[in-house]
Amino acid sequence: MPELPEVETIKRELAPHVVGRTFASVTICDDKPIKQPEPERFCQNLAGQRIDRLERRGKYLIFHLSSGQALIVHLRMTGALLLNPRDPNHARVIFHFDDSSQLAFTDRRRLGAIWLAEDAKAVTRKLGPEPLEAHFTTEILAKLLQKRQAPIKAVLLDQSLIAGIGNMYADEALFLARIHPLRQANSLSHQEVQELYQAIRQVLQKAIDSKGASIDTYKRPGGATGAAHQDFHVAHQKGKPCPKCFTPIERLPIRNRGSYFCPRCQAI
DNA sequence: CCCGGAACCTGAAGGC
DNA sequence: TGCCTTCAGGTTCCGG
Repeated sequence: MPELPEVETIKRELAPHVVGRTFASVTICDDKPIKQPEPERFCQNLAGQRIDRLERRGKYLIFHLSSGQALIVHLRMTGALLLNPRDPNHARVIFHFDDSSQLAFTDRRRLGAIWLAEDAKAVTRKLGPEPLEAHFTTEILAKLLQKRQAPIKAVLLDQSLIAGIGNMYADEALFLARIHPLRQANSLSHQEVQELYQAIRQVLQKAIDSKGASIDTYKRPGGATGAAHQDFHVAHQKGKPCPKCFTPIERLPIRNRGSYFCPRCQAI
């Protein structure tokens, strides 16, 4: 499932192929992902626009266009952006460029979303800080957690507090920081907050270096998988021995999401 | 505002 | 073999 490292990988690998290119036309096979404007206007507005720059904000991918408008894509669970695929499975929208190359938005479960907006902030304004940027500090994380009584796992998934962390990397960060996912966010000691801060940054950066985790349907624009899931300690590892203490990894539903953790390294 | 649960969605996987 | 149920989790909405 595309989280920050996956979307960052897609941005980096897509940019050299699409920046500077102009949309010739757009084929909408399924209206559902097109959130704004109406599908007809969506296609009309996009045609003739050049892509100036790509940006990632949280799990959103933003195409900055020559008109000043922004094309914004959220892949949700099973979305993918594939360059010139041979036979795209579950193709929902196909972007045709002026040099006859194509970018296909595919999405098995149809939860993904696409906007064409005057300003990307209209879509992304509720997001919290970028966890890998310099202005995200231990102190900022501490302040966010201070006010929250919810389980730390649920808090890490709240995009309005920190942008880009999803289920897999929340579990990995909590394991590295040795914090039980059900701990109340405001109960963490300063030491624990510091370790969690380091763990979040380390887990996300390492996953970007490995080009994302191919759990389920995640694919890079060229169709290749990522390798980050090979480094997972607990995420999706139920029953396997903890890499540190060999205790079997457990799975616990928190807010309807599977939380994987080591009951010994992450004692409550 | 904060918190938790349901809904959206569909293919894969597992039980009987 | 085949039908049925359950599960996956990113976001949004709703009720307490």
